[in-house]
Amino acid sequence: MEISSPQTLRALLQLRELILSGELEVGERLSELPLVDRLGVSRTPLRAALVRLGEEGLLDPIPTGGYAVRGFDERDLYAAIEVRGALEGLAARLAAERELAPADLAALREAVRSLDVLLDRSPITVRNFDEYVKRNELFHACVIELAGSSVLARQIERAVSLPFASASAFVMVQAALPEAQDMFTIAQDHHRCVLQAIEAREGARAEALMREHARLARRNLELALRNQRTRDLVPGSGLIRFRANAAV
Amino acid sequence: MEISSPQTLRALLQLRELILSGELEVGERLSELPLVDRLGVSRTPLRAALVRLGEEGLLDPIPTGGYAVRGFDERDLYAAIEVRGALEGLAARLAAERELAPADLAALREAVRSLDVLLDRSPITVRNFDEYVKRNELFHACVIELAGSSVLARQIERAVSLPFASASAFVMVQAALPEAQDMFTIAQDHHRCVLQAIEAREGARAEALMREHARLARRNLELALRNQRTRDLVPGSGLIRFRANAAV
DNA sequence: GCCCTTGTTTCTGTATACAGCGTATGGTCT
DNA sequence: AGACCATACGCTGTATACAGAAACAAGGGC
Repeated sequence: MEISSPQTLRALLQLRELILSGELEVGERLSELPLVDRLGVSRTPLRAALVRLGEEGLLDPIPTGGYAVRGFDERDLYAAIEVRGALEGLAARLAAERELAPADLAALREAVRSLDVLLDRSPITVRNFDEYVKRNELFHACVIELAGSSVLARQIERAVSLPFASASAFVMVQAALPEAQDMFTIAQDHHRCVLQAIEAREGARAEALMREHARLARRNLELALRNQRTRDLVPGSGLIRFRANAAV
Repeated sequence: MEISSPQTLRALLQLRELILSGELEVGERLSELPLVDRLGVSRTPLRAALVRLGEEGLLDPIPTGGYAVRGFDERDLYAAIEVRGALEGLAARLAAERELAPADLAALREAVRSLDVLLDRSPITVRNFDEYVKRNELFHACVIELAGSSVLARQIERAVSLPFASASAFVMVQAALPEAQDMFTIAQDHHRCVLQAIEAREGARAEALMREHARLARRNLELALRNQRTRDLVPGSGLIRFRANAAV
């Protein structure tokens, strides 16, 4: 999602931050003039950012004009995870079924190995989880790259633009909960097996594995919902209306 | 993709038309001022439309600023079809697995029946295929509706925004080629079986069927590519760079 | 003859002014 | 006291003016 203009970019990043941090109430109409003061950009780039966030799905257009902060519920989270699973599964299958030069796989192998190294060294904690996130996202990026389709890549990019849909959305929860430590082991086994399936050109297996891999996010989410502390670790938790909501 | 403002909407529709009809060369930079004259709107709504078409994937941002008409190749077409299949398959599965009141299925049943009626009456030709398209799209909309997820719905909406990715993209080809007449029968069997699977809450079956259903588009595409006449029937064919391209 | 450089032109990105419309508020009538 | 209407405010959508940068063309140097 290449963006050139500096002001539009500023507005976009700041707005997204404002929304995700929950500083803007869900359902609240985003009036342009107050935001102009707040973000220090003029209306034109601000509006460009609003249009983009609308397309991204973080904002809802209001019938009479303008945008409001979009709210999500639990079912939306599950659906977003399933969507990512379906699309990344497709990517894995296409990667497996495609004609690949042996060298093409090098990056993916390296990504898996780099995760191996990290996991062997020490358990993942809330302090070093960002390094895990980085390498994990590299793995996912490699699979998408191997699928070799810009159309699919863009679609996935869009799917993970929702904060809680990204591949690493719940890694924070995972790191914080002792009972979730096994998830790292399981996830890494998925990574290895996906690589193996792509190498062996087993499309159906690669796809099924990648889908199940996305399912881990769902399991993490379910764990996270059990108590308020971990709930707040979910990205964009301010936008989510949980079913049985403890007092905020 | 609700749009309110009349000028922005005008610009969006006219621009899309201009691009799909091939009046703008692939790779051509879209300069704003000439378009302002051509479309009769000012720069502001025009730019809003450009941003939207960029998000939609019809335009490519140019690093130094502005947009260019995006080109596609055969592999992009196949990928777009697969993406739709994956997402609609997911929708069918969610619909099947979800708690549904019996009345919820009424619309889907009616959609299938309405297609039955149309197909029984007479063969689909280039003259009456638009009625088929309408009812076919209603079927697809019903499945998506039954999945009950706005997140998924938006994602599908985006996937089919590419002209050649929609559920009915190749129906025109189908109607024009005698050897493709069977496809209508097969597609309708898919429709019936998907309905049946959702009724029986057989998620995996619903998903597999819906995917295979999308695969019909691929088969139609392959048929269409065999000769120039049917190639030109493919929506947005002006944007597509075919592999062995006969002289245009 | 070719390449580099410089000046001009045209473009995008940005800011802002204006108009029409929805909305809220306060006053008045019943 | 409640409801309805009128007025005024604020908002979005639109148009346009301006500035900086990139592309292009022409001229001079090597």
